[in-house]
Amino acid sequence: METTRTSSRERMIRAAYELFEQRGFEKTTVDDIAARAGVGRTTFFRAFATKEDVIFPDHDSLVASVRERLAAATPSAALVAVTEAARLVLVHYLAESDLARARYRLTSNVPALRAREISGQRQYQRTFLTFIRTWMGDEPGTPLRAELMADAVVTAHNHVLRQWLRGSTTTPEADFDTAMAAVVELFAPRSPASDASETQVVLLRTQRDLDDVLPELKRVLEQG
Amino acid sequence: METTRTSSRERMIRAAYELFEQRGFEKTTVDDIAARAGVGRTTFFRAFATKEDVIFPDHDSLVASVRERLAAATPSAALVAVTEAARLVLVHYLAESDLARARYRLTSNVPALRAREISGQRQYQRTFLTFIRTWMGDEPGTPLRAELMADAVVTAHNHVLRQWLRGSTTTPEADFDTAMAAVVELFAPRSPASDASETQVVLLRTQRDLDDVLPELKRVLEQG
DNA sequence: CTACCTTATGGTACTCAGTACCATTGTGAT
DNA sequence: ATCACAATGGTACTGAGTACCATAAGGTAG
Repeated sequence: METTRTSSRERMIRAAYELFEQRGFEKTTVDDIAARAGVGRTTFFRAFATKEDVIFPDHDSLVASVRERLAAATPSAALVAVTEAARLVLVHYLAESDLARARYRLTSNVPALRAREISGQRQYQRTFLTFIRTWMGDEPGTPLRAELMADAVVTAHNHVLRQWLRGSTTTPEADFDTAMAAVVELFAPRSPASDASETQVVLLRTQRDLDDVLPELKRVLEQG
Repeated sequence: METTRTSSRERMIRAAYELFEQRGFEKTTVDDIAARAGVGRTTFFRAFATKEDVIFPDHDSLVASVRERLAAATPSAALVAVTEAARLVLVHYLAESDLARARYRLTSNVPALRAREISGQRQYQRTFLTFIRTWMGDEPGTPLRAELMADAVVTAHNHVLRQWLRGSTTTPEADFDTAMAAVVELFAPRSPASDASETQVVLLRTQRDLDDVLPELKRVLEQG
């Protein structure tokens, strides 16, 4: 019965996409989808928890494959693992092509679907985060840094994917490489202070008066 | 009638929080909330579009104030504006204290509310993004960089806020300063190997305008 | 072949969020 | 007093999601 189940599921997905694009998401009821797929309403909700979920059919499996890829990583190759895990998602969407573009059209126009997509992306972020967290230690400052990095990976991926979905690029994988390179470079350790030729001062303050701060600033600058 | 409207709204918010914490979000119906607040069901949906929205009562106004703060920014003080705009949100939550913690408890346990919160955060990200985009030019590579930066600002804010909500820190504003400093430093231009004696100063301040401060700063630097 | 078990499925009935519409009340201005 | 207007409450409806039960299909052990 595996074949029947898969085929039912596929039919429901196809029916949903067609109806959503024709009548719009809100104007389409679950009954409509089920009827067009030739199944009962109950069957729909067994396959998809919500009406929105039918738009992201293999989201869970994708997240799972990312998690597996990360789990299989050597600590020394952590950055490679992150990149390759993210690429996994990208190539999946590239393979879907038409379906991915249809989904993009829908999520662009339907707030409910957009919201769903965003919380889906958050799952990727969480997945990367837990990996990056354990990879980095937990010295002070790193928890935030890990979060920033996890965000950056997901954002970079989405950025490239979105450009491809819009038709703004025909070389998404190459773009992905450069985007990920930018991310990695962003988090690469700064050139050490041992190099005396340069000085960077980052000063963030609110309450204290400027005259209060200037001596400190001057002192720091003189060190460099 | 302004007083009555506000008071109705406040009562509904209070009633909702109480009921959600007692019975849980799903077990509480909108009728329950309306009844406890002493209003009709219709009144509830006039004040809040969805049952989830009552948990984030001043979200829209907060986003608006962020947008206004950013709109009032001088290009030269863009980083200051971003920091201060984010701080606006932080201090709002700090002032709410108990309510913010109750909200945190709810969003931590109720997936629907968590999802709502996330798409709310996305609105902040969008707001910062459009500002940062126009601030940076559109040379190749900057669109992604702008996205990364907008994400980083929101994430840094959330990171600090979350730690305060958990009770992990008692100095959230100071933590916010260092977190934002980390973000700014992350995106600070790399020191090119070309210029041997280079100095970068990033100064972020709240009260006075940066243009006000710059001459003084310049004078000090030349002295040092 | 039969009894049995599992699995996918369909149907029915229910709760409740959200919408549309209409009636009422209170308040201020003229 | 009357008119205008904003806020409110009530009623009825659609549709998502849940719970429960009944049935059919297929496989397996006896």
